[in-house]
Amino acid sequence: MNEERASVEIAAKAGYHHGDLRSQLLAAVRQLIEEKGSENFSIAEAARKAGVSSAAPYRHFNGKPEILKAVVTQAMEAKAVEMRRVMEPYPEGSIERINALGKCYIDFARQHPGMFRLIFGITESHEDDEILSKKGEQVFGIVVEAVAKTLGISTDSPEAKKRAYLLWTMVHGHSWLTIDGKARKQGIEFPEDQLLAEISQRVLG
Amino acid sequence: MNEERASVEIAAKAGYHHGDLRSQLLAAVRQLIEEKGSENFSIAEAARKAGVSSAAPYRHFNGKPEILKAVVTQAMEAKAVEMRRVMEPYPEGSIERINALGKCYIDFARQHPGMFRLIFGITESHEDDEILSKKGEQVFGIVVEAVAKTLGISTDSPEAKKRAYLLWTMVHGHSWLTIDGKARKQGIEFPEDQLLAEISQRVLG
DNA sequence: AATAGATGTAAGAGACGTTAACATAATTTT
DNA sequence: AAAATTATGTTAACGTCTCTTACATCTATT
Repeated sequence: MNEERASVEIAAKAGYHHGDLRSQLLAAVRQLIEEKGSENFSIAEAARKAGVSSAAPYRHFNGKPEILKAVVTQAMEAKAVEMRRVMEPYPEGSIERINALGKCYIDFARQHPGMFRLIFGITESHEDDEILSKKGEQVFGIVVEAVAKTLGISTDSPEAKKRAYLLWTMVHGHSWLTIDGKARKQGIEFPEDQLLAEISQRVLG
Repeated sequence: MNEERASVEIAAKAGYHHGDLRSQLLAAVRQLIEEKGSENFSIAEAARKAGVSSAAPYRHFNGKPEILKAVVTQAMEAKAVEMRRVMEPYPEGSIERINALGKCYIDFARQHPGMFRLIFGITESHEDDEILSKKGEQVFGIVVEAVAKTLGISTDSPEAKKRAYLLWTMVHGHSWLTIDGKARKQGIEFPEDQLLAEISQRVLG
């Protein structure tokens, strides 16, 4: 997640025309998504930000959807990596591991609400995209594995999948409601750690 | 200004230029949202569908966001009405009532995925809109009340809110994952009725 | 009937996505 | 090293979108 290139100048090798346009475009898009919201940003502005003409992006991508797909793919990778990282400190099969996973998922949504919205908004037009599906499976796979270990059952068992899915629905739902401000507006105010603990206890206990 | 214009459904009077443009625009938008997806439709096309120029909508709305807000408000009203309707047959305080509510929520998402996406996508730019917040509270209020009745506690108690919120997160999350096709793709295949029953049992039991 | 307000149209500004025609930098082939 | 090729930019332009302005017309009120 902390892969940000501090300055545009450094990144641009300035050797080839631009040198690093592809990744800088993705970075610009990432930034604009959070600044302007996942629906109100333009490729044209990302190009401006990268210091190129509005037609330049089309030398690297076949269109806006493909650019978004690339950004989303990056983000999902980062998310999967982060999830693996945060659960590491806790022993295999422990409930703390599950809770850390949930917290990581929700933190991602809170820290990158525009990206979160894009990830699950983009599904609308890329429902059958292989790459995105793969990334999604990876994330879910992490949860299934942790759940299976906690319950002491096989990763392949339907029960593990079911429990993992139940966890996922709650964490995913809470993530949405959080970035939508619904939780706050409905006067839900108990601490999130407690909420997560209650969720995992109810689903796995 | 009273924008309610009571009972718009009296059909186009056809006396005045168009007569019923406002509500027909909303209908056209509703249709386009499902046809083209919640992000790929235009007011211009809705105007075409209604048989007017692309400038006409701006006599009735102050811009695209306001149109979307109107459409979303309508939809949330309809959803609240529907939720009250489906739980009616079941006795107050019964778990069946809770399950019917959940099923209704998910059915709405499945039947109007574009609208569902719009409702929770629009929050991005209307987070502090009073009207939308009110509608949201209405829906949540229905759940809180049913939960409180089931648990035999006061509607105002934090516990009722908490349990209702837990239910909401799961149902909301499952709705999202369903329209995103994630459940299907992850090989989650147990029947939804069973899933809902398990959710309510775990949260309220 | 006269007037004012409501509701439509046409024309157009400004932004965007995208493509086409063209220019030059970098790489590969000869 | 020169030539050919490929990669990556630019400018100009098309069609579409949102939204505004100027104007026309319909309806209701006085």
